[in-house]
Amino acid sequence: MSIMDNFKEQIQRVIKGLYGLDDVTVDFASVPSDIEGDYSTNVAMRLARQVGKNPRQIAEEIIQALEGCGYGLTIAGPGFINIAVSGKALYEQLAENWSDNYGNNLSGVGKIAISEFPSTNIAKPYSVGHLRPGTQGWAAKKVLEANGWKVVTDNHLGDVGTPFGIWAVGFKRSGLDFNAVTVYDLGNIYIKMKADLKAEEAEGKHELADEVQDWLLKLESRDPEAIKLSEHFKEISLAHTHEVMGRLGISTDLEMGESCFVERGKDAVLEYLSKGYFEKNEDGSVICPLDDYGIDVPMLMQKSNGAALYATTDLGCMLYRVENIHPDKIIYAVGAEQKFYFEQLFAMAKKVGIEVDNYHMWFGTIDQISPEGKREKMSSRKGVVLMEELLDDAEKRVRENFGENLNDEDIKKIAVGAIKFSDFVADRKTGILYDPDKIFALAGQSGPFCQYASVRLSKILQKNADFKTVEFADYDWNEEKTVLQILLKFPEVVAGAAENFEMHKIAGYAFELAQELNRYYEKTPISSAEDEARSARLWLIDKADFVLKRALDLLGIEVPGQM
RNA sequence: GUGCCCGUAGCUCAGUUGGAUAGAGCGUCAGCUUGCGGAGCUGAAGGUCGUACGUUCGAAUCGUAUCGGGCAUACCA
Repeated sequence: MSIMDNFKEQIQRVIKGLYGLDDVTVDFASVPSDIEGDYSTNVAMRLARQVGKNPRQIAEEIIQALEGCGYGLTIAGPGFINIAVSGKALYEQLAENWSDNYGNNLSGVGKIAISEFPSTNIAKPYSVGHLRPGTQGWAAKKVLEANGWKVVTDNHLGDVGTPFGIWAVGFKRSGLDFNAVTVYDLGNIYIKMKADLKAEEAEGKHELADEVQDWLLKLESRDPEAIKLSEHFKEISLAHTHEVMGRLGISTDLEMGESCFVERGKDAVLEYLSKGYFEKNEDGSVICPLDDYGIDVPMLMQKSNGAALYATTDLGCMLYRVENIHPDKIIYAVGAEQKFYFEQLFAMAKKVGIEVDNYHMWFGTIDQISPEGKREKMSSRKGVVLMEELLDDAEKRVRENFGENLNDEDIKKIAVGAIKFSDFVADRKTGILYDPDKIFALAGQSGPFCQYASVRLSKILQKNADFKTVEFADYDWNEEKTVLQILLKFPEVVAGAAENFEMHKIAGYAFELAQELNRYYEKTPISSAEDEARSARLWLIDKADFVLKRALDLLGIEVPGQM
């Protein structure tokens, strides 16, 4: 039990004795830097109404009752009780709690989660639009694992439906060489075809649209040329997806695209139709009414022509997962635009009796500043930034700023660290402004800042590797109090982040720790300290290095060897 | 129309069972410089927390209203 847990119980006992109240919540917060004390609790103020006395008087009574508890207690402000803890007590607690798995916990042992990301579309280049699903989905996996879960990751590829027809027609018309066509060609073909189809529709014609449908039928009837094209497009895109994900340092265990679940989904629709969960409309479409779940828009489960759609494959996919992977939780890393869709999907799943905790881990849009100076959502119409361009640009900037003395591997780690950290620094629900100068920031609240602090720690440890540690039982740890307090918080941060996947709390923690360490070794000598202090401080640096690297690792950020 | 998200410093963002003088980073200004690695550190300026009421000893936080922005609202995904 930690010292603060212990103290919390003492306070609760005193409150029961004084006022006869059971199980009063007692929380501790840190104290503003210019006020005496290390931790504080507002319990006296919160009791004021119930007890009918003013907060300072209650604080007074509690402190008197705690006489001799061993902590320095003071009353401040409107009635805060501030607790001063010795640096040595903080050290003892950290030493006691320390292990090779410091920060991890076992709360999720025996549970299985599926993290679905980045769910890229076949035959479209990887754009920054899939940055957030990728980085957040990956971090969700890491965080759950730190909490003891087993996590299966799955790239739910968008590989079904009309787009194939569009590419087939567009490719035929483009005159491009079958063997030389790239994913970028396919991306351009798609954009051009969409525009052409729209123009054609405006003129009231449908020649091109018919041609697209013909290719879809050809594919369904296993026409050799259609199959050859389809497989080739898929091969090209997957190679591209793997390349980009590799550069981002993310990967998935499975790559089960929507096409895997068309049959399973359609069968399920029939089954639930016969069981009365779903209803058939006159036009042949199938819906799932959700009024009982507070949603007045029914979910469309099958098109009027009998074809599958997103809801159909997602249903099939969920059933497949429940039957084969037995997850307790499924996390969908998909943007905020689809919140309503997922509410429907989860309600539908409940209605038909699928038992799994579905979680839509949504995030805000990526915005950009328009030529007119307005902030707006980035869209393909206005020009999407490709992930590879973003990575190339980041690496170029890192190379320019750090000179040529870094190897390629380290440059890549810094570039990816900068990009990822900028995604995690704000709450995922907040929209991100695509501002290259901010994303590639190498100073301040940034990935490279944290990486740099970690590199410095490692260097200090390396330089003192041959130092023979001496006994430091009498060291006072006064200069290390703040660092110790931050290190002691780490397990809570890891546990807290798993609850609602609030990765910005981990990023904030990593930054706070890195900044405090910079301050610490700015003013506190380590290598040149006398033996006892030197031993103690090296012990602390070693622990801090471990925690900082671990925090960054949860975000999928690696620390380079040099900076 | 209805539902959801958002509005905090010049800019980008933190800030929950309601608590101390509302915090960071960037930018600006002023310092530290032969260091255990200065891509760092110290300090300053910068805020009626969209607005108005309400609840409370106490509101950025809770409630009501209102203004402004974004997203969604069954045959796309």
